[in-house]
Amino acid sequence: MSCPRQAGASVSAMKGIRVTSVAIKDQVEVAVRAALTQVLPAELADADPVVRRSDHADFQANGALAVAKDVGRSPRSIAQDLIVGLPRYGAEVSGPGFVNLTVADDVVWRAVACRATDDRLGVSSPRSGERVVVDYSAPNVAKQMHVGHLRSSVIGDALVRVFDHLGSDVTRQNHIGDWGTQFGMLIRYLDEHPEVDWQGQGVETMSALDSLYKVARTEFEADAAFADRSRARVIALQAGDDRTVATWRDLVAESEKAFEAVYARLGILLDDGDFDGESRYNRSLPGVVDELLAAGIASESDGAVVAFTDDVNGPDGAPTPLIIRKKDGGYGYAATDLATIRLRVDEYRADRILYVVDTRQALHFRMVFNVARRAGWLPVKVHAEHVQFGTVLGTDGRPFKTRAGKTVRLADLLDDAETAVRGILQEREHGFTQSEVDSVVRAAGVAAVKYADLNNTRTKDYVFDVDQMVATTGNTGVYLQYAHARVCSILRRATGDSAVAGSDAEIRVDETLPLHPAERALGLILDGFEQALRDVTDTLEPHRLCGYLYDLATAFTRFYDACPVVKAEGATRSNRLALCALTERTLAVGLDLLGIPAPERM
RNA sequence: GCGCCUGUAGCUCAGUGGAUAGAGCGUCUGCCUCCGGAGCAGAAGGUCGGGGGUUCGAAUCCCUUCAGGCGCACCA
Repeated sequence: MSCPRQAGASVSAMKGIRVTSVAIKDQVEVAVRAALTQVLPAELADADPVVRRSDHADFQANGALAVAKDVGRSPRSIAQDLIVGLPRYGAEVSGPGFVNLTVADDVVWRAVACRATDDRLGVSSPRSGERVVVDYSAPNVAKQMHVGHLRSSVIGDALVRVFDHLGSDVTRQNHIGDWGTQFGMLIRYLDEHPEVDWQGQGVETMSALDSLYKVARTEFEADAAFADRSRARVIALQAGDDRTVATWRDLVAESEKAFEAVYARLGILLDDGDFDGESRYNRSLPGVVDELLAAGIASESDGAVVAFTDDVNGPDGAPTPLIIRKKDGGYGYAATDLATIRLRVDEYRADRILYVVDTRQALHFRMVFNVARRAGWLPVKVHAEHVQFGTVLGTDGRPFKTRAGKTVRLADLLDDAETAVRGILQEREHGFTQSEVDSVVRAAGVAAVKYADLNNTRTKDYVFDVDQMVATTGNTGVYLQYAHARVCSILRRATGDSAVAGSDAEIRVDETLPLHPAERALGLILDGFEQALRDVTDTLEPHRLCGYLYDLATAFTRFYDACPVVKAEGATRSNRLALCALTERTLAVGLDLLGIPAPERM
C-alpha cells in the first residue's frame, strides 16, 4: 500500500504554500489542473479548476465556466475537451459546463487505509513555522468567573487547540485583571476588618471575596474618608509597600486557584503558566505614554493623554480619543493593551495575535491596533485580530442574568447543564454504576455547554437554553458524544476488547472491494477532516469543525444502518472495521480539538 | 449623527460566486427476526428583510433602503 503522503505527492495550496496531502480532493484538483493546462492557452493555464464537493457526483469542477469568457469559447466545449484528460474520474459534462467527477473505489479505500494507519489521521502541519499568541478568558481577581467569561474561554481554547494541531507554535495568554484602583479599596477594607475570614475556603473563597468586593465598593461610595484611605492604599501598592503587596499577592493567588478549578472542570487548557496579568505591564506604561507623546501620536487633552484615530467620531461629531492615561494619572486599559502588543511582537515574535474578546470592544481594538501600527510597535507583517463574539442571552432574549438580575456564575451554568443531563439519564435504561453516571454527567455537561457556544457563527448573539443544549438528538455536543460511544461499542463487539482507545486492532483494508454508497459517503467525509480544521484557522470560526463532525456523525449512522459490520465476513468486515476505527478516532480528535471529552461509553 | 454586527422554513441555525438554498427541533407517514431506536427512509414547510446593480451564474460581491442589537472621553 502506498500512501500519498509517504509518496510525497505535492499540491500547491492557497497562497503558494506547498503542502503534501492525502486528501482525495487535493488529488482531484491536481488532476483537473493538469487537464486544464492541456486544454487552455498557456497564459490561462494556471486558472483555478474550482473543484468542489457535489450533490451530483463525488466532486465537480467548475473551472470551464470560469474561464470560458477569457478563452472565447463556450464553457461546454471546454468541458468536453477537459474530460478527455480525466479518464480515471468518470468525468461527465453536465448542465452549462460543469464537469462531474467520480473517484474510483480503490482511491477511497486507499485514503481510508492511509488515514486509519496514520497517527495524525493524515492531517498535515500546514501552519508549522507560524507563531500565534492567543489572548483569551481574562477573568478578574477577587471576582468569580461568570457567564461573561464563557465565550472567550471556550472559543479561545478551541482556536488554540486547532492552531496547535495544524502546526502553529501557540502561546496562550490569560490577561487577568489583577491591577487597578479596586485593589486599594479591597485591601484597605481587609485591613480595617481583620475579622473577615476569606482565605483557604476552596470554592467558597471566591464567593466570600465577591461579596467582600461589593461591601467594600458600597463603603467606598458612601464614605469619602474610606475612599481616601483606599486611594492611599493604591499608591502604597504601586510603590511596592511590603504589607500591601503581600495582601495583594494573597488575593491574586487565591483567585488564580479558583480560576484553575473552573478551567479544570470546563476542560480549558489555561493553567498557571498562562497568567499574564495587567500588573506585569505596570512598569512599562509610563514608557508607552512617553513614546507616544514624543512621536506626536498622543497628545494631552482635558488633562488626559489621548490618541485620535481618523474616522472615529462621537455623537457630537468630535473625534473620539483613545484614552491612554486618565487625568487622575491612572492608566486606561488601552495603555496595557498597547504594552502587550510590544511584548508579543518583540519577545514572543508573534506572526499573529488573536484577541478573543466581546464584540462590544471592536472600536477599542480598532483604535489600539491603529495606534500600535503608527507607533511602529505592530509591524505590517504581524497580524493582530480582534476575534469578536456576540452576547450570551437568556431565554427572554436579554443578556443572560439570574431572575434577580444578577450575573450568572460559570459554575452555576455547568451545574444547570449537569442537572439536565442527569434528568435525561434517569429516564433511560442503562447499566451504569453511580460513579459511571457521575462521569457521564460531567462529560455531557461540558459537551452541552461548550458545543452550544461553539456551534454558531461566532459574531452572533445566542440564547443559553439548557434544554436545547443537552438534547440527545440533533446537532448537539451530547449527540456527537453518543455517536462516538456507539462506534466504540461496535469496535468492542468486533474485537472483543474491553477498551477501544489505544487498542492495536489491526487495520486491514482490501482496496479491490467495491464500495457501498454509504461507505463511499462516509469515506469521502472522513477525507475532509483536514480541510475542516483549515476552515477553522482561516475563518477563526470553530463552528466549521462542529458542522463537520455533525456531518460525519450522520454519515456514520447512515453507514451502520445500511452496512452490517460485526456480522459481515472476510474483507468486507475488515474494511468496514477500518471505517469504524477511523470514524472513532476522527470524532475523538475532532471533539478534543473543540475541548470536549469523548467517553467510550455513555 | 457616525460606525460595527445581525436579518435564510413555524422555531433554532448552516450555507463568504455554481446546478433543485440545506440541517435539527416541531408536524405527518413508513421501518424494531436488524452491530445500542439517543436511529434510518420519506412528506409537508422558503418572495434568502425590500429594491437596484455587477456576473454566463448572487443567500454570497457592490449600492441603496427598512428592521433589530451593540458601540462612540477618562469602568475594565
